[in-house]
Amino acid sequence: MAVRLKDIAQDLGLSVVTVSKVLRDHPDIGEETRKRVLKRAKELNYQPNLAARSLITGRTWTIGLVVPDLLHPFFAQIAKELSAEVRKKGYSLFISSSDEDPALEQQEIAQLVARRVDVLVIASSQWTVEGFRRIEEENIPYILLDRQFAGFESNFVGVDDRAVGLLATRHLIEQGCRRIAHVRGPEISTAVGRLEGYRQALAGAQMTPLPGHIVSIGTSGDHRGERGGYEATVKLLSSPQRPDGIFCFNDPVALGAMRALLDAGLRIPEDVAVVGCGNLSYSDFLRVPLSSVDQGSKKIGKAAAAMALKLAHNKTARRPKKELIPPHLVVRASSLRAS
Amino acid sequence: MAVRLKDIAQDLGLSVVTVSKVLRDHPDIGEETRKRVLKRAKELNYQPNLAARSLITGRTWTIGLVVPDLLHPFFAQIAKELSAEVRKKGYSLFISSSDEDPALEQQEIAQLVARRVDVLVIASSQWTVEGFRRIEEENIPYILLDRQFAGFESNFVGVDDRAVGLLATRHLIEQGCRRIAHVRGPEISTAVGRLEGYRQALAGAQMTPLPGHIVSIGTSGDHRGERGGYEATVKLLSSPQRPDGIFCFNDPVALGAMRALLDAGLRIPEDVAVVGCGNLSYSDFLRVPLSSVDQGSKKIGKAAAAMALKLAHNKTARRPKKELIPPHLVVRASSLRAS
DNA sequence: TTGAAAGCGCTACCAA
DNA sequence: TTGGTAGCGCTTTCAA
Repeated sequence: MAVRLKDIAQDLGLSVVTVSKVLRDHPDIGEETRKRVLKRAKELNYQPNLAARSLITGRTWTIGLVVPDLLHPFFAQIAKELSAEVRKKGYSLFISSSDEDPALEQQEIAQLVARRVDVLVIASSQWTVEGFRRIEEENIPYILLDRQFAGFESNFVGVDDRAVGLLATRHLIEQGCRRIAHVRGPEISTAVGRLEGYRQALAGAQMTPLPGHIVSIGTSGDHRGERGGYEATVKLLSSPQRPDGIFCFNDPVALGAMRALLDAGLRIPEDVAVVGCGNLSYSDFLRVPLSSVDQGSKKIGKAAAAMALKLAHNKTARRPKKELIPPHLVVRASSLRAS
Repeated sequence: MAVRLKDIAQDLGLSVVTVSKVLRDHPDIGEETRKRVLKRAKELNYQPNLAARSLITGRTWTIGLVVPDLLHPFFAQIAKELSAEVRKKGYSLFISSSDEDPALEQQEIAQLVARRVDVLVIASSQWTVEGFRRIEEENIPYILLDRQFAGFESNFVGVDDRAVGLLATRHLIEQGCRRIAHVRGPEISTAVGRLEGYRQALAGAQMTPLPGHIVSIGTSGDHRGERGGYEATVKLLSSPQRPDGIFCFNDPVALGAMRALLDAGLRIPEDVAVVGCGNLSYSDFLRVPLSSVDQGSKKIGKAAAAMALKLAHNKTARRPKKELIPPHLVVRASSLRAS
């Protein structure tokens, strides 16, 4: 059914090799021949069989992306950007969503490894780095996205999480908050980094977190996000010294926090100011528009694409490279106190 | 580097064919041999070279998905669901985002066709059906998603858009609205269907749209979504008979509409009730929680996956099949009037 | 139950 | 400048 090199070669009385060379812009081909081949190829709408090509070259011109949740705008944005960037260079992108399940993630990675993708980009939900060693064994270059692992050397692209915590907390301090709490995320690098930034900002202003002012959202799926933020904030409100500012691990958590505050009859930002992270769309349309630290997901996507393309071409392994994207703060009503 | 059938065969003193048969669960293989092969394959962590397999079988075990915008939660949800469902059957999903650009979409489709994906799933931004004929020429089965084309026979999975318009408009009528306007979308099947449903609901209540009560959002990228909704609503408000209910093409448009209403000093829903479509996340946290028609994107994803898998297996072309998912209304404050 | 031979469509290598 | 030969890793067919 499909047109092959052989068909073109026979039509033109040439060898398969010659046709192949023309179509790959090989230099030593006569001008006349080249034109005839190109013409016929276009007429027949020739498409090379990529499977056959891969079999020889060992390259598939595909890149694999694994994210915890494609529905999350942060990852969707990255996926979109990555797909667009690599497409320009002739790569196609496999995307899969692991649902924050480490076991499922492993399966997906295994499948992509079996497909011999040229590069793997992973926003991982793992607790250990065992799985990555497997990828290394297969000699497939990979990039960790967003989340990294302490003491583990690897290519990495993500936001500077410490800077996220710093930006958010300094802003709350500047707005006059004096009892700033933090609703932190689970034990992954992003949450740890943001917590560090929070502490550092407080220290810089000769402050320390008050007792009970660092609470964690639950770890079960249900308790993540909005509900986790709600429950954590209820806890915060029962602490002896009520916070007057809260930096939340991310925006869904911040939404939950705001709901808890409003339910408790408190005003935002007059009684308690709130800052989230992620800068999700429609933040402007919320009951109280939410201040948030933007992670620059577009930039992360572009940076990951550039790194992936580089890795795809340099087959020789080199030193892992880390790229930290600087975040920026978007101030809205939830933290803007009249000064 | 990678383990091949040959390696296992040599290790065990068997032929490549025998090993191949074991690993594909071929029946006529001795129990003893089978066990030895499976054991060794596991030890070596054997992964078949899918390119080689495709070369012979003509199947790639890949499916291609093209959407206008991966960032849109509706499409992200579908992509996520589709990826998860087909993965279970051993397929991987190529995803690309066309940015609502018909030319770009054509390029992406061409790339996926060149990769010989087994099935193509497309939420198209085209104005014509020319591009699809090309896919048919290549004998690749495809499914249109969300948007279809009048008078063009093809596989289709999407929401019942007429039902969307009916549900939303009937609800507004039940809430006591008597001057119901519609902010419609561009000239694609979804917008046309919703408009029809709107008209039908009004007709069913012996009502007709008042003059100037059907306005369209702009077509340029900038005017889509929120901004388009804002400007369209400003126009609506200047019409001689001010509407007391608005059914908006989708949720971003509805957000714009609500902003315009609030800016004009009107109350929602007391003065004007609003219903959108899409039921985007966080609708509950908006300044005025937005009533919206849910398109059942999860169901659409599952249905598309089921259809794609069926097409991948039935290589014989059959009659195109259309699958309409019934929508449902989620009522929130923006349309709930005290009765 | 096992395996030898052929070949999928293409590219790498080397000879003409 | 052109092309013959070999072979990528696998499956299909058919004979032993």
